Amino acid sequence: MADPRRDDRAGGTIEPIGERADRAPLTRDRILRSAVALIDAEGLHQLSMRRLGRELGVEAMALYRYVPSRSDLLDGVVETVVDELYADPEVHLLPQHSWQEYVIRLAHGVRRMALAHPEAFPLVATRPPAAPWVRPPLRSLRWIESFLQGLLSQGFSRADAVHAYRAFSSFLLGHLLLELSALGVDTGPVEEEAHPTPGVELLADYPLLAELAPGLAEFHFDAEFDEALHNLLDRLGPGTGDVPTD
Amino acid sequence: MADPRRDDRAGGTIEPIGERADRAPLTRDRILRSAVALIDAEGLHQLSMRRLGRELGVEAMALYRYVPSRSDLLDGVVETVVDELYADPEVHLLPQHSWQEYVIRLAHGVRRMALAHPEAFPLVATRPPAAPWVRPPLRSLRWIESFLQGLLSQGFSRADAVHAYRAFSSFLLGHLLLELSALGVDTGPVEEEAHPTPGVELLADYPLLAELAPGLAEFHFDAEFDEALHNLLDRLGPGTGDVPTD
DNA sequence: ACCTGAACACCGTTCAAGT
DNA sequence: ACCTGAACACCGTTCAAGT
Repeated sequence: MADPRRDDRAGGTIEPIGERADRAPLTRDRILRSAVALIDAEGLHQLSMRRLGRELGVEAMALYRYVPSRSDLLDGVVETVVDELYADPEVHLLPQHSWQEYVIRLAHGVRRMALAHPEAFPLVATRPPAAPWVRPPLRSLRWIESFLQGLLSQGFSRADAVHAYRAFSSFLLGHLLLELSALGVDTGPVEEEAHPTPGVELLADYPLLAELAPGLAEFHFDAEFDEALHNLLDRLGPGTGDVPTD
Repeated sequence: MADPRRDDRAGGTIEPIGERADRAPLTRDRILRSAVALIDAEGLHQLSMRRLGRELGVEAMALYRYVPSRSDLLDGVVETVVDELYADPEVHLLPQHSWQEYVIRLAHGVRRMALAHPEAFPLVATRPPAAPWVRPPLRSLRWIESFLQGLLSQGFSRADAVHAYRAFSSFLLGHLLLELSALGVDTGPVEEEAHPTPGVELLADYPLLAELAPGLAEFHFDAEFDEALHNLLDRLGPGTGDVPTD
């Protein structure tokens, strides 16, 4: 709403009318945010350097000043999404009360993150981690550190804490990828149309499936997630470690 | 070792020397087997229509007579890999003794399949299933049918069998993807070099991680897999279902 | 019937050149 | 300093044309 007459004097360098409003300077952060937004809006398969450049009003080549490669871009997207966990008021960096409450809050936070970015979460779950012992989806060193620290502060031995980290990771990975898969998200290396025909005609040869299909089709992901999470909590805890860590 | 003199008579149609030995006629099955071999040998990211054509001594366009699209090719790869389960002598289509033994054999069979095709398994785990209630990695209708049938034959109610199918799926998905991820397989949508620097220098800010890194780096996937599998078996079984399926 | 050549609309990435 | 144009070596896919 700036008064246009301010630049009306002869010879004044007038802001070109055709210029895009989002002509903010290019930064790595702006690029990553734009990439996440593009993935959320149009799916991972729409994210190309050229398309992202277009989204930012710039040629693709300009991005290379801030992002060394497409692969680095994807790593940055993962980091950006995972960092949202720090902003989740329901999730605490360290236990406030019991370790169970801490783990439950963290699990639900990661699930919210997955459901908020269903097209990006597969990247969080599957990009090669920085080190082999970093296990998705809790893949930032800072989170791993505070997860382990948090359990130690609640009386876990080092071995028990490591064991819990492993079990918690595979619990989250399995449940969340299955949930997204059922939502029709392509969690895999290539993008494609969603579920084709539910295949009622294919069920002719499978009488039991034909009978159970309605029950199988009912989703109870909330309940399943909480049930499995509580089963997990029951078998973790101080003094339950049985896998050596030396 | 065939005697070459058999075709030495004048005027005989001699096999052109320059012809490739693998000049077998193109078929869908040959294409799919070649695709699996290429993925196993060079990674998923090397599988392109053009590269696969070259592998088969043919132009990429020729493949389209047998495979409607690259996406269909990937679905075919998944099917080809999953079908290996039928050829695994350790895995039975239906329980021979207890349901526990049946599930254990099946779980280890799927794990062998994942480890035999580490670069292809992510496709098995993550390609959008034919119907939303088909849960990877046990994703063929025939396997789902016999899994459910097998549990019913061992006294499971329909609800318990469905519950077991869901829990078994997320167990396999979580554990096997984590195991492959630790092996440095890119389980995700883009191919890349393996683990970069193990990041010892990055650990400066994370004293607990620095201390526990050696323990974290120790892999006990066999033990972890079996431990989690037995925990799963303990909470399944007839009469334990608590998620409605109607 | 089966395969190819040429073409189209894309990719990621580089580098010299423009401002 | 920051961005672009042109170029290179790729993609998936189509279609008319060759044999």
